[in-house]
Amino acid sequence: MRLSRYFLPVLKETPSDATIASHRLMLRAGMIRQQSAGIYSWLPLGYRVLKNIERIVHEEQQRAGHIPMLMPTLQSADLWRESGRYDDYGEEMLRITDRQGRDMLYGPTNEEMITDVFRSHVGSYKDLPMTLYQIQWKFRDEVRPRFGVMRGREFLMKDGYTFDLTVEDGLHSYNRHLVSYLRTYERMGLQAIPMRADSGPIGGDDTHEFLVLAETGESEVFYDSAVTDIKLGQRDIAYDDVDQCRAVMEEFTSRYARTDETHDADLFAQVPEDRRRVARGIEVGQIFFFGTKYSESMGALVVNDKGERVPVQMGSHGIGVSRLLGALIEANHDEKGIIWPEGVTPFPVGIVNLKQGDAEADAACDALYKSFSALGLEPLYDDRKERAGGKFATMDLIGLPWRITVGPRGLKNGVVEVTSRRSGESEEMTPELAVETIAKRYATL
RNA sequence: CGGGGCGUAGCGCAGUCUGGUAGCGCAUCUGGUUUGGGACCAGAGGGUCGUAGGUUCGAAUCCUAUCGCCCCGACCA
Repeated sequence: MRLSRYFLPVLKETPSDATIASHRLMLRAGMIRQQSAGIYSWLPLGYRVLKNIERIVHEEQQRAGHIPMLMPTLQSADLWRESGRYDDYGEEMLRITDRQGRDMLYGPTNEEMITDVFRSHVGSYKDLPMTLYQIQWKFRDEVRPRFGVMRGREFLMKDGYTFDLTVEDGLHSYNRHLVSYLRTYERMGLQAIPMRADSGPIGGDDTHEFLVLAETGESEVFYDSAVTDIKLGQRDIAYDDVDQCRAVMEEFTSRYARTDETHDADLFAQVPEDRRRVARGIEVGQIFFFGTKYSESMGALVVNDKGERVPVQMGSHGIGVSRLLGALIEANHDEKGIIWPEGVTPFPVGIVNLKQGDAEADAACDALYKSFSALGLEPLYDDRKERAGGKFATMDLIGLPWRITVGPRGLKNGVVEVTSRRSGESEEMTPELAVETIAKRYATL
């Protein structure tokens, strides 16, 4: 993409509404525009990152054997009356009446609807286990939206639902989700720690929240610092392997790690003192196993191998897709701007032409652009007639992991400059080696 | 939902107390000089001052109502 033809409305000044880094930087980098309290337009740069995160979530869900689908944002109130949540959910649910006077709502979550889909089409244990998921916009009418996309009212969320015949199978689905979530966050360059949590209005006994440690996090968290040393890494996961999934779950959840909702001071005191940590975290996902809570009230029954009709065992699982942008920036920025992890960056590399209009510089930039494009890596090429300082400041602000600086001075010696946004270190090399070096970084993602 | 605050050009703000027909910086556009970390000079465009009533010869400014937004807290993914 040539910057001269792109839509990237960066701001030099900080909008006064934004108080935390991610919100401020998303506005300044021209990623979002607020349209209403807690409701945002996703401008092209923000949209690219959102789509990257969405893609990673899709890939990891399907790797774990989960089936994508899509349900509407608007739901009939009748479904929610069946489960009893229409009255329970409270003012956070946005209620709408259509022209026929029917009660509708903008879905804050989809347990009722998925249960309806399931009960209408699935009747036998032979169809189980089954996991359906979607990535769809949700709405929760927060009393006080804040922190940009981290606590908006409209938000994009992956919500998945598991259906199993037995509790044991349901628990395997739970563990499988936990593992797939670990992998999803790691691919984005984020460490999200599973913590024992409170189930809230979803219900159920087994639930973990995934938290990204950040000073601006909304939740107070208590943990054994040893949990931050555990990584999933490149290990092979067989998602149908009950023992392996359970082992990984235990590995990641056996150390003390809880939010303030479930914090137990006595248990925490047993953690060696030098490893006890009290910090803040941003919740980026949560998994639940709630058994028959919805299947009983809504009649989602399957016939088992003895011919008996039994309520199906269910769980639900969420990843806050739009919120992840905020969490990623909170965890990856400096005073100059965002520092995208390579897994989610809107563009893999930025090309800065220091002398637009200079035949050699232009040609060198065009050649780099073509080389990257041929490798499937689309650069953001700053071909504006701007001064060097302005171009650098823009690149630093939008946080592309790699920058190639092309100017007459270097070209005289046959080199360009490759700069890492994260370390700030620069290295001169030939354009060919620059392409090779950067391409190598993305080859393993 | 309690407490506080703010709505004036795309962004950041002054002007409101003390009424006289709107201004500054950045951004944008034109011309010129510049050009390896947010240049300089000259010029230009852009605002029914959130909205609706009222007071007044005259309202961004005073009064009333209303809408929107932000911050702290409670709440929440």
